[in-house]
Amino acid sequence: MPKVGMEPIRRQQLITATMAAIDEVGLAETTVMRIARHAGVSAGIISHYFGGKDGLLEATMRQILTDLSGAVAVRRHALEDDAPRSHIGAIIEGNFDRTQVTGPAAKTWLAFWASSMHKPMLQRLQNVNDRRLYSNLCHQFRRVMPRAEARNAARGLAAMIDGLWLRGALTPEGLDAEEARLVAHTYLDQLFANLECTHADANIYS
Amino acid sequence: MPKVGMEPIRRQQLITATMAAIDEVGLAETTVMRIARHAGVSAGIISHYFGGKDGLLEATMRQILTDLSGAVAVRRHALEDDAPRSHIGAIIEGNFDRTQVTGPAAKTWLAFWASSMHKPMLQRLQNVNDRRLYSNLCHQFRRVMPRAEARNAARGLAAMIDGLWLRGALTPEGLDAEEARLVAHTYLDQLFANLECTHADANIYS
DNA sequence: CTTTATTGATTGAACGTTCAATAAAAAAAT
DNA sequence: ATTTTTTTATTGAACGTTCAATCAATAAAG
Repeated sequence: MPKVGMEPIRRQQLITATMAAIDEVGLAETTVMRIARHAGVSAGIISHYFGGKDGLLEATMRQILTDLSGAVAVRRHALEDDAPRSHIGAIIEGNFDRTQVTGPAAKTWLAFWASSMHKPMLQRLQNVNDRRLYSNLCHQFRRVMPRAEARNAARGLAAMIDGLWLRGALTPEGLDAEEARLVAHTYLDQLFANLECTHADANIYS
Repeated sequence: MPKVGMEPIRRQQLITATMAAIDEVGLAETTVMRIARHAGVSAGIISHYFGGKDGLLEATMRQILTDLSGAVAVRRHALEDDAPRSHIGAIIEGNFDRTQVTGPAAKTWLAFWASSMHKPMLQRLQNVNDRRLYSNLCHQFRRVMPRAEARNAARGLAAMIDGLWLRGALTPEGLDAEEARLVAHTYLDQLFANLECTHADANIYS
């Protein structure tokens, strides 16, 4: 069956198969044979295209993070207005799309996150993404509040987004994206409502 | 060197050694030999006291969750007043104590969380704990706001707490507990401030 | 006939578990 | 008090399994 130009096809097949395997049995029990079986190829092909199991895992994580960044970027570029609130809303929406919030991608994401604690290469990838999310949020918040408050708001929202994912990945039914979006947007609403409030009225707490 | 009454001592030694090993090299590369070396005993002893590696891992997770519940319970019983805000504050404080927010426990917690996606026993443990955190939060929130809002607030705060842990476990410097507490308390402040605000003033958003 | 694509059996290393052997401590017997 | 027996604690080598990586063989395509 060998035809020319199989490389991009096989690479994508194997990455998809990797996510399917991790979704099925977890990263710990994901073997090259299981991945190969999912993709309908032999085990040896993995070393041929990715240099080994680690290379395939790295490529898989890279794709998940790329998809995520893409989902956010698309929504931000599609905005009609330039209001901070709109940008932050788009970031929330993008983070709860992630190509497929439900299914293999979610569990794979968490598995890699845990794994990246002890694998420098994965940690690097994770860090770049985290920093971008945080600094994007922080930049928008700073347009409507002082630096210190903006930092807290950004940290809080970033943590909430990740936390919703974390909890969603664990529940057997998967993440309820609708509800997660509602919770995050409510938090955002409160931040902005509070802004109005403290202007009109004296601040009670703080 | 055999003395009587070693069982509780060895069990604790091995659980501590397990956390140390996971902190060092991650769950994937934590072998019984490495754990045994940490505890200064032979590998065979693990099967003797825990029936096998899985038994030791389960016992380790159980201890982490027990410590967490304890930290929250202690703070709630030490409260002077019964205000909802005080209870929720105590829950936040307890969740950022966790015996040692920094060090082995944090990484072990995340490793188990990821692992519990595909191990029914660990998943059960995790679920019991999650539900308790959520229902405690929800119960307190319901004392000051309608059901629907209380549910959202509880979900949001629970997600934020977990998200802060998740992000803290990943940064090389470990979780900055001081800052995490600040972010969570700020969220709480905003929820309550907003409550006052909507009473005194017309609600702008919603 | 050369290049590209793929297979699958083989290899070697790593791991968890088992178990016979061992030795200290405690209890019983002398 | 001394010896013997039993119990408890622990070891570490051996075993069987599993897995990732390798590579010679094979076959279609150019």
